Amino acid sequence: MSERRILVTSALPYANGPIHIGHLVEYIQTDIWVRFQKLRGHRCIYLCADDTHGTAIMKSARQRGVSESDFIAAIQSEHERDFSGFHIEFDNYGSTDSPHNRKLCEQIWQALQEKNLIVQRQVTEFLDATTGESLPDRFVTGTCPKCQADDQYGDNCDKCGASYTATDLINPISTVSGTPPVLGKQDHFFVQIEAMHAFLDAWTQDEKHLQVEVANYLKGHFLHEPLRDWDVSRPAPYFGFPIPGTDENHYWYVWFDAPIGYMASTQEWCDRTGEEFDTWWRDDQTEIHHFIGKDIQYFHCLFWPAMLKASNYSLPTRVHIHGFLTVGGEKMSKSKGTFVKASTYLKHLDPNYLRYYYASKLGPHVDDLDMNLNELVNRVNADLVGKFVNLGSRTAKFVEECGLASRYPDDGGLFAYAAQSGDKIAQAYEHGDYNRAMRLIMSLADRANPYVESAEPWKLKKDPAQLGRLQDVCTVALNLFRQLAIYLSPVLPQLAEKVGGLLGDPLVDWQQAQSPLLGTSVARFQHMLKRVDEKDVKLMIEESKEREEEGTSTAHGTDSGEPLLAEPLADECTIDDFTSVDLRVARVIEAADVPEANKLLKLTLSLGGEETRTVFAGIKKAYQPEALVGQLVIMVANLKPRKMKFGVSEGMILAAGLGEKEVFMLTAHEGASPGQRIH
RNA sequence: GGGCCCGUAGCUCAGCGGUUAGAGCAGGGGACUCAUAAUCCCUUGGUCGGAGGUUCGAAUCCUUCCGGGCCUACCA
Repeated sequence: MSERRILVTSALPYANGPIHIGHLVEYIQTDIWVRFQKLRGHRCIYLCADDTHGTAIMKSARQRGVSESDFIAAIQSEHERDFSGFHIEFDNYGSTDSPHNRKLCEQIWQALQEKNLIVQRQVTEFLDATTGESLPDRFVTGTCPKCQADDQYGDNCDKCGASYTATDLINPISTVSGTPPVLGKQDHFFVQIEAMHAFLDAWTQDEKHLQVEVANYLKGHFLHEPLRDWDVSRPAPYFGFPIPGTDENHYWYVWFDAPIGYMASTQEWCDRTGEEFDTWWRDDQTEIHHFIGKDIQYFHCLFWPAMLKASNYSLPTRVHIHGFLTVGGEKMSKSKGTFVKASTYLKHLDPNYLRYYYASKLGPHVDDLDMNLNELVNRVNADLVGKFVNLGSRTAKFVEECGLASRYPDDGGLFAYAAQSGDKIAQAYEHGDYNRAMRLIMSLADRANPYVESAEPWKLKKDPAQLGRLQDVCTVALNLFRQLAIYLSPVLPQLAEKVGGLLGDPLVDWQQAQSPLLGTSVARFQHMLKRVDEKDVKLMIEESKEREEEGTSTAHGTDSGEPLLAEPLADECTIDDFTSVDLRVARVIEAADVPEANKLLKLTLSLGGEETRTVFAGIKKAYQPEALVGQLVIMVANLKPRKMKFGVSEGMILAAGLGEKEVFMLTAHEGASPGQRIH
């Protein structure tokens, strides 16, 4: 087997939220493939990075009142922690917001310009009125022009399914600031990808590069007609890299610099290891494999090859495309608790379960993967614990004293058969047909357990004359166990390590499955994998539900960002501005309904001593008058009195909320006295 | 509206032109006790979504219908 040089990537996770079990389908799938290649003795590196640019990141950072850099740094460390929690091992994990990436973007941009592929053209689009940034369709909401449903996104309507452009919305609102957006004409830069149509036709229709269904999709949707120019710029302000020569008025659209992040991550790795960048991106002998989800085929199978081709880099050898994760046949749902974050999973369950379960479901096609929690429990317990781990745990202790025999005994051809199966299993891994690989491996385990059963080592150990036979039987069983561990090690590296430890010989090479291990000592058997407890699965689902009720989950808290969006922070004020408002603690001494009014209660507030104020407060729908008497509230005491229909209001009390029944008064904790000022 | 994928035992799937359609799990019966109530043996269970067609022969190829999923709808 000649050594291959293989560069592998997974899609860059967007630095706008936590990793969840849907993401993990891809990272686990890729990690298994990479570990398999390494085990086979190939030169293989696995690269990834956080995807950090774009409007969504700006918005999220702003919502939390932190800089974009701080925001993406915090998310990235969470991502890396989650990945390592699932034994996903990158050779380098970078960020698209890196100097290397910027440099590569500039270089590729220049190459595109030199090939005359870039044009500049005006685009009419919505801009946020307060920041001037351009608004993607998903960042504008309003009333559907067709069915009048409120609160619909700018691309299509959830209610009636109509699609339109954001400018068609009635009463559009920017979700960035909560204000109506303004129409603006902006210069954008476009890549004239049609110039590469013939190349893309040929490249995408080659079965070596893409799955057939993907090639069909691209042909049917895009390549059957002239390709439209690709809009790759956004006007400032934008969190990303400025396009050279535009005085920082234009930035690259996040999808321009994201895939280049694969290269930037490679460059970082090269810097660290002393490798040559061009060996990996400009050498025909190097294979480049991208693993992505079907949602981003378009970028990876059209634009990306075009960019690489135009700038003289190697093209992807293959783009491996997978489907989405569903749970119980449905999309992941926050309210049903099936939108499980990686970190939540790890609190309750062992990562090995998910790695094996996904492996047992993944095939080489774009089909969606349906996760059934009962099935996960069954399969892990039956296959991993019952068949695989059990093989070691039922025989190892019989040979703790004497170790493995020095000559391999007759096993009726079991070892040889499993050794022979290695090629078939390897082929299944190679083609991404993990589910086939798992079936093949488990069928080997199904042959090994009956062997132990019929050899009855537990009887042999009782007869001193049979100790040699006992050692032989266990030598066979443990060698079969070891073969399984080698075959499973791309999926379950942690278990492979434990098996290596048990037998005093680390499992590092696929070929180790070809010859039995003999004459070594056997360590005391230690528990390798706990059975899945259904209760833990339920707890995980419950926790995932609770998170949702508290609001949109984020890296920094679980409260929703909606209130701030609905009412953005006011302009800065000085301490003097603040002190000009005199806030006082007041006790409600009388509270009366105003029958003619819809919203008002008439309150008499005491500021201590003889001082009282009459205040009309719009809290009728939220509070019963009698419940208020005696409470300590906060009032604006120096507010200019205002004549109202029902009398003069001499101040106002403080409350938060959406209005109507959703009104929540501020009260002072007991111990404060009426008349005290709020500082 | 267009496109793609899927529909085989209760569940997850294999088989993709050729002997009476298979596996694992679940169900039923038995055995064993070394092992994480694990394991082993036996066993129930399918007119391969429906209908046409091609063929000596179809779960397997073609057409069509039904059901499910996903992606799109002059946006990427």
